[in-house]
Amino acid sequence: MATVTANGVQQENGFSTTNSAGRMNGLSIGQNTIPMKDHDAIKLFIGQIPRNLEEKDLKPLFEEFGKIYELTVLKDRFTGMHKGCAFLTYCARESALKAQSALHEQKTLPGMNRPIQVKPADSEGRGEDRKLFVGMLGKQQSEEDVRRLFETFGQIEECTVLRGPDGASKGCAFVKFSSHAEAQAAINSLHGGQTMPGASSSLVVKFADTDKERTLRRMHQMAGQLGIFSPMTIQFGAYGAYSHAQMMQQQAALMAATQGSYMNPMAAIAAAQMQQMAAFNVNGLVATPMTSSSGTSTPPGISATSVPSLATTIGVNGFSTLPQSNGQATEHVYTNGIHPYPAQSPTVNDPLQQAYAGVQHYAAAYPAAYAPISQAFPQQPTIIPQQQREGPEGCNLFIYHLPQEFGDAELMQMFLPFGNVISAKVFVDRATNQSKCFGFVSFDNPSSAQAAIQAMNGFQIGMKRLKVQLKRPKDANRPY
DNA sequence: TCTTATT
Repeated sequence: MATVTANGVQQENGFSTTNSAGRMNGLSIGQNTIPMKDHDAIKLFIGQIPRNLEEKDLKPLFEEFGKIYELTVLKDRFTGMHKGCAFLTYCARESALKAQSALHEQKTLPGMNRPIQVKPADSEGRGEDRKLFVGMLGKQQSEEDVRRLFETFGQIEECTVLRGPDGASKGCAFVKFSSHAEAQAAINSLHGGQTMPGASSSLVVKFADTDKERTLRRMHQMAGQLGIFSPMTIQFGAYGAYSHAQMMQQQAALMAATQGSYMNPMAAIAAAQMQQMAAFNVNGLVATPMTSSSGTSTPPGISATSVPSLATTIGVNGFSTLPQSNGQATEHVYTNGIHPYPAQSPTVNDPLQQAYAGVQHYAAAYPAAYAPISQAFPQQPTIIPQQQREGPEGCNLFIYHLPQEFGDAELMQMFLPFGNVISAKVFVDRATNQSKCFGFVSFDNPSSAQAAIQAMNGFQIGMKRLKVQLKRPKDANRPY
């Protein structure tokens, strides 16, 4: 086997399996040696491993640097799927250091686009509190440019410019310092201080998202893709309506809930992540039954136990944070110490579950593959507005940026939680029968309309944010 | 403008 070099540093040949104190690793009893590891051994995280490589395949590569105490390929707890990474502990601390310097980012395993990662696992020490996110970089700034910008503040352990598949910079980077204080110093000096060529505003330097924040963001994204109206979406999508303090309070509640052991909507979404391809048809529509009353049906590939009534959970628990029909919407929600995810079973008669009928209808546009499911429940109660009616002045809303797939029923369902919807109409192109992605909703009282604006204006669905405002009176002369 | 994963 060839000598591996890293960063131009020649590795010594013939690695010893003794630790830094010269002690042999392993307790010899007769013929057998029970593996022992240094008390200060380092658990390494190995990334960018091809998913077809198992422990036995990886062992030779890493044994090069010393005796392996433990090597575990990470698998998904439910599906057993190879996660493309592993944990590795050498008996000797020194072996870990050697392996890291020889392999980290130094070679690319077959089939991978990025070089192998070999570094101390997150569990080995403080992780994110010294890692910075740098935004608003110029698109042409390289790792080296970023490094130069930050090197005066301390020891940089990692510096990565984020790039798209084509290698083009995304205009942001991660910079990891060896200490929190160094990172903080960089923030203090650099954040907002200068505008890079080609950037649209001044440099952003802040601590990178924690795992939790990242998870939240992804779930939020997913909820958006699913067209699900989760409290996350409300929280982040309609934040114009809320104060910062309220946001933080809400976020804390969500964090706590997310850590709970019972299945909550966010966990359900996470669980659904692995199944999402199975749950989507080509149009990106959800193919999962949306109410527990239809819970006897499970689409192919969806396990009712591993993804326990995803939408139902969200429908009941998620929407319960929404205001009912009253004009004190936000105050009501936030002063009562909401319980976003009560560990309760959904009840069939819950009106909030009904509120999802429209979304269900939206989701029920199954492809041929799921036709049997939709046919199994042809009588799903769907509220269909009898005729277009306008409410009194101040009760009529104009809604723009609706999903293309939304029809009258979905529009109505979306606004039912805020009061009595007397009419909901999506405008349709007469020639193509396609939605024009805007519509009108009328309530029977102005405070419902206001509550709906408060909660739903800016509500994110997929890539779009709803625009919800009072409809102009008829006599106004500007057409839309 | 938050990566490719962290039991």
